[in-house]
Amino acid sequence: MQCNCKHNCNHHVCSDENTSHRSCVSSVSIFNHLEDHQMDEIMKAVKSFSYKKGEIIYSAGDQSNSLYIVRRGKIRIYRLSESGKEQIVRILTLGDFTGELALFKESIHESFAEAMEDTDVCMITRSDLQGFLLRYPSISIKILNEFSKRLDAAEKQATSFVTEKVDKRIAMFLLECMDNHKESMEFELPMSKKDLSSYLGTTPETISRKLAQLEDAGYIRQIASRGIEVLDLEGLQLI
Amino acid sequence: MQCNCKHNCNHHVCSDENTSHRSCVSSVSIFNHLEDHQMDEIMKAVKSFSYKKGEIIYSAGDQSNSLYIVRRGKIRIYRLSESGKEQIVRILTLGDFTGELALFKESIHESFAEAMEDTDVCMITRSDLQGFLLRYPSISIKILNEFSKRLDAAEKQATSFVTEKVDKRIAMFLLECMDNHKESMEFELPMSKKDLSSYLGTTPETISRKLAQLEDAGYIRQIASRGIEVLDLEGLQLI
DNA sequence: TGGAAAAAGTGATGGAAATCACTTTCTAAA
DNA sequence: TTTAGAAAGTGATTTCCATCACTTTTTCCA
Repeated sequence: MQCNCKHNCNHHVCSDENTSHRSCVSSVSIFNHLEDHQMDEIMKAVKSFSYKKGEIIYSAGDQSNSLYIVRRGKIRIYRLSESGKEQIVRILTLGDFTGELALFKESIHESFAEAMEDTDVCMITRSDLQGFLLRYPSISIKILNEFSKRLDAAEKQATSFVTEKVDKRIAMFLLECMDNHKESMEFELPMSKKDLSSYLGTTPETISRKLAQLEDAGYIRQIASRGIEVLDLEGLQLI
Repeated sequence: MQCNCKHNCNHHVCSDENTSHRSCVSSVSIFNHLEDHQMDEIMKAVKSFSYKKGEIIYSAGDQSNSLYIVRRGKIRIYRLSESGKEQIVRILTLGDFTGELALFKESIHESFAEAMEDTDVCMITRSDLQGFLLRYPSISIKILNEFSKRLDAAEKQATSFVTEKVDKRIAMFLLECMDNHKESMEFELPMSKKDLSSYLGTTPETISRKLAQLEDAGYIRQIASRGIEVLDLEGLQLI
């Protein structure tokens, strides 16, 4: 079913209405605290789109007019520096949202969003969202909350880029992964090592070498391409 | 006049009531769009404090319970990395505010705030602020706006740390200063070179050398300790 | 206003990691 | 299943900049 949106969207397709919109609205922290009838109202404003792996959802410089919520798949958010180098800012998965920077600011995207696999997103336009924010102040507070976390993460990352060596940044990243995949000593890297190198502000070669080094030193074991088993948690924390 | 607050505040002093509170509320972008009677209401919730140069306003790990607005002076916000190195995140001047990260998040400060000179701040407690946010949704939208800018700045900075060399980062910083002090080719650095080195993720020695290098190459001229005259704008942009 | 402390400047040195060049392994699409 | 093309691994080399050690200048406050 082709969608009936105005803009060029031969590449994305509106999906089966209500069930999907409901899942979007009710699965995301900024809306799921609302009353049912309020969520229903928001659902009506939501449109769905699908992107194939590799497709660009928006580019820096694009006019921004929507909030995007990930319903399925993964999105890579990255920036290009003045000198043209790519840097991955974050990876969005189920329930994460983006587009908001430009929604409140000058309405021009500063970053790129690319589907890392086949991905479904829900969209709410800027004007619809602004209406909801004024009507339901608690949504703003939820978004403020989310922004705070992100701001903290961004500042923390910036600080680590200039104050920690690559080994330490990698160790910190691995420990963070552990926290998310609680209990188990094993997990899968959430992105390719190439992407990881960009995310951590280094190069693929260095990631290769440093991971091998951590393995040699007995801190971790690499399993297949993306698997990591942590053998010495305390050790990692002390790097 | 000593203030009557509960916490240890022998070092700060409540200042002369109404006029100062008014200036705080009406000078800051997140409130100054409100109706007069709404601002009056907020003013009642505002308390003022003064800090002497060098005093710490809050530390990482402190419980956060207030929004701070700068009414006079300058505040240096910095973080300590895991390995204990200091990194300056931003400098607050008249009308800027801080404390908000912790206000919406876990209520623990992640950074340090230090008065760079004798500084007056206005404070609003978390609970008062939350009330205003629910009552006047437009305040949230203003803060969202501010957060967006900061988030963009933080991500941009993080990206530049890992994708640009020090020369480039310095050049970018100088150009940014130019933008703020529009029209003139001369301006004062907003912080010491030591602080600048921390802000740009490098060392004082490197800042010294690179600035000297930019001067030798004819891009700029250094005037006294903090003055910079830009001689070749286009050149700087191409570094 | 003099003097101590902090900031800034400068030279020499070392080291972490980028870069380059190439091989090997993986992956996904025909 | 085959096979191009991407990702990952590895060694050699280079480069940028942190670090160390010291001098000079500035700041500020007793």
